[in-house]
Amino acid sequence: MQALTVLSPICCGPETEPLAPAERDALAARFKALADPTRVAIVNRLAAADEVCVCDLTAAFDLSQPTVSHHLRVLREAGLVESSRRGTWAFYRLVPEAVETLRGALGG
Amino acid sequence: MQALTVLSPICCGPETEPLAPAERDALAARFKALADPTRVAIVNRLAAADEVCVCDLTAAFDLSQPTVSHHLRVLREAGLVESSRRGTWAFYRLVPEAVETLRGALGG
DNA sequence: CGCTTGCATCGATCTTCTTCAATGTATCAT
DNA sequence: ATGATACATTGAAGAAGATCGATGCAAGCG
Repeated sequence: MQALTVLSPICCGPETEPLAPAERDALAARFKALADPTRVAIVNRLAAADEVCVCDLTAAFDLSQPTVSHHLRVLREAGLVESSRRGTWAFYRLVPEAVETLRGALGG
Repeated sequence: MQALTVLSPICCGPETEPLAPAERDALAARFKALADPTRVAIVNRLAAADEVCVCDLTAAFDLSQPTVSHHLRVLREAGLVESSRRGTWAFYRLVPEAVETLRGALGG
């Protein structure tokens, strides 16, 4: 999977191929993962700290622990974050390539 | 409205301010506008042609005309596209600054 | 003037999303 | 073992979204 550009290159005349359905769906799925204020905030915090304990997130967001856990799952399944457990705690971090894919789609 | 970065700058130590609620919501709202395959495809076509008649979109997407119109409204209200009527036809085009805002939020 | 065409809006239906309380599952401490 | 802590999962309720048919409203055409 590559060439997931929403914005087509400037160079290539009027007949650029429209986005293939699979790419279109993949892009929309990732944007959907960012289509919630809480998840945007989570990603923002991960970007600032590059590894964050779930306990810090549940403390930060005035939402129930299951709700935060749900948002983390959405981000995880979209490939935007990954997690690992160390002892009792779970730590989440960004997947920079995934974010870069989205960024690339917005600017070719 | 500026500094809508999800990804914080690399330079600034551990205590970067978390995203303000208003910015968080504004970003999520724009991502939400891209959180649908049809709308991704519409934006892609607008990027390739820089002005597209609604009639071409309804023809392209195997969806009812009201549905396409709905998606265009969502994109319009998110500020990602703008429209103008010439005669009977309505033409839509991208708002590049809005797209660039999102791109900026993903990469500082 | 009707009649058609292009697009928007309305109303309804069906699906998906957000959220929480309750529960489950580890891990650690006592 | 008992109890507490840190997360995840389940199940349910309400909100929001996607889609369509029907309708409205212009602009152009006969």
